Amino acid sequence: MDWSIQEVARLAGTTSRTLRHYALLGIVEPSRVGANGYRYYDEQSLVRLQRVLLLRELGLGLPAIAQVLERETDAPTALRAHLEWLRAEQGRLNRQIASVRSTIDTMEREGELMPENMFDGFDHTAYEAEVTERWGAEAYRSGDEWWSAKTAAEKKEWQDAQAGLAADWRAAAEAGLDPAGAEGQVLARRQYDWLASVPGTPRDASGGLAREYLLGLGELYVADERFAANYGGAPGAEFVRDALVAFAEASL
Amino acid sequence: MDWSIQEVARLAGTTSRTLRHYALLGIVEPSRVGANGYRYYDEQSLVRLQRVLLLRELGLGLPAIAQVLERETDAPTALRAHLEWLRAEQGRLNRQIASVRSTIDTMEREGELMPENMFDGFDHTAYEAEVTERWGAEAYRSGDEWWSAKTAAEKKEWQDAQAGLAADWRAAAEAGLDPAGAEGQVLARRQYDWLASVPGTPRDASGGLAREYLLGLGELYVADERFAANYGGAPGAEFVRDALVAFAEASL
DNA sequence: CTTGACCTTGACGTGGCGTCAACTTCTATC
DNA sequence: GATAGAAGTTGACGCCACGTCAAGGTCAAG
Repeated sequence: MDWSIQEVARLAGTTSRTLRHYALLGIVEPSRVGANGYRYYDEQSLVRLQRVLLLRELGLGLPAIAQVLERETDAPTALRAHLEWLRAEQGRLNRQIASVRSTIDTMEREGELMPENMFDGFDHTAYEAEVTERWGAEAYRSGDEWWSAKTAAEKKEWQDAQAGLAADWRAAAEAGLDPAGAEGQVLARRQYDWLASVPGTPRDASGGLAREYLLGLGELYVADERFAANYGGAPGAEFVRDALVAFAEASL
Repeated sequence: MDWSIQEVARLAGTTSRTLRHYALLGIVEPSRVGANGYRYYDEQSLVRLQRVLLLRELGLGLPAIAQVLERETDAPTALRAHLEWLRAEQGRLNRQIASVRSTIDTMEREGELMPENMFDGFDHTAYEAEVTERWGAEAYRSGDEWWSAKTAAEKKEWQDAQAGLAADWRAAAEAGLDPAGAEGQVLARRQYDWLASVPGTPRDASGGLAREYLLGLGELYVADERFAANYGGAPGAEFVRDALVAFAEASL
């Protein structure tokens, strides 16, 4: 006693296309194939199909389902692994919803929300590649959250502080001072403290700013003309880098 | 002043592949293309890219983003629509997680959880195609929830009641009684009450079981040999159907 | 014999890129 | 100026679970 593909599809609440797909993947094969190529299913294959559809409704992927059916894995184990992934998705979704809502709010308060100006002192997006590459996604994300959480006014205040520091760097560089000298080291410490005030920046074991991170930023200022512009161009950026290098050697 | 594709990718925290993809879709085009085919981006296109990446992080699709950039839609509107979809996804995920958990529990209590036997008196999965087609997804879902929420013991009890009714139907049919007679009508009312005890079954305006639903089930019993088997095969099923028709005409 | 329902295989589309592949171009070094 | 290596290009497949034509063969009923 068997049924045609269409009958099985209607009984199981699915489509004939799906049944052919499962047959192609070897997940549920027809019990019999007529000389004309027609597929016929018996009760056993129907039960198998029911199991597949059950697991599918729970969101399991077909390869995982195939494994379960082949007894390489038992269902609860597979489902528990699946549950992990579902929870991760849930977290991601919740965060994304929060982001979208706050973005809508911000846009309505401040107009079309230009993305933060790329070179506004500390742009996390621009940093992302470098930061995540060297320090992991976690560091970038917490830094970005910190920055995103600021109000526009707070951001401006922070940027102004940054602009003041940059102006001092420029002045020192243009005065032809020694990066390793007293003035340069004072500025380097201010830069260090300034960077250290940002939560999420990479730290060393004792909680201080990671040495590599500080040096990396120095190189970045030199390598990227847009950052260099903050410090009066290439010569200024080199001055900053050299001062940071000296500072790192002397104090870290 | 412009940058190569690789530089832009690193600055924006994305990849050159993505930039080419966006150029292909016309979402972010390079400001200049060299005679050698190389792409170069200026600050303006960078800003545009920033906006795109911002919206992408929020989960917007590229077509939607393109619309926003072309000013056919403003960002908050697009984001609100997107938020709807995100919430729907969230609901789906939450339900799925609940299902997975309860399935794991059930499996651990009762072994590998054969999917409910397809013909165990009232299989919702087998019904799904018909039920949703005629009565909408809502009816199916609430009926299924009701069934799924039962414990194994409750299910068995319910099935036993069903089996008793079916046995009575068989006896009546085999005795050659008149479907429209007193016996048949008593059984029809029992069947009616039994079906009406299931929350989510289709109702008419006065809250009674929908006439069409009852008649549809009668036809189903006849049309499907597996259901018919419950009532003693085709003759029994026809008896049930006829009794239900008479009952509907007399009492509904 | 026709009609129409049902079956077959084959192949493209979905979303947003990742990832080769095969080839050209630029840049730096010897 | 030869050469290596980094960076650029286009083209095309892969992912995931099917939906959706397309083109044509099969079967039961009238």
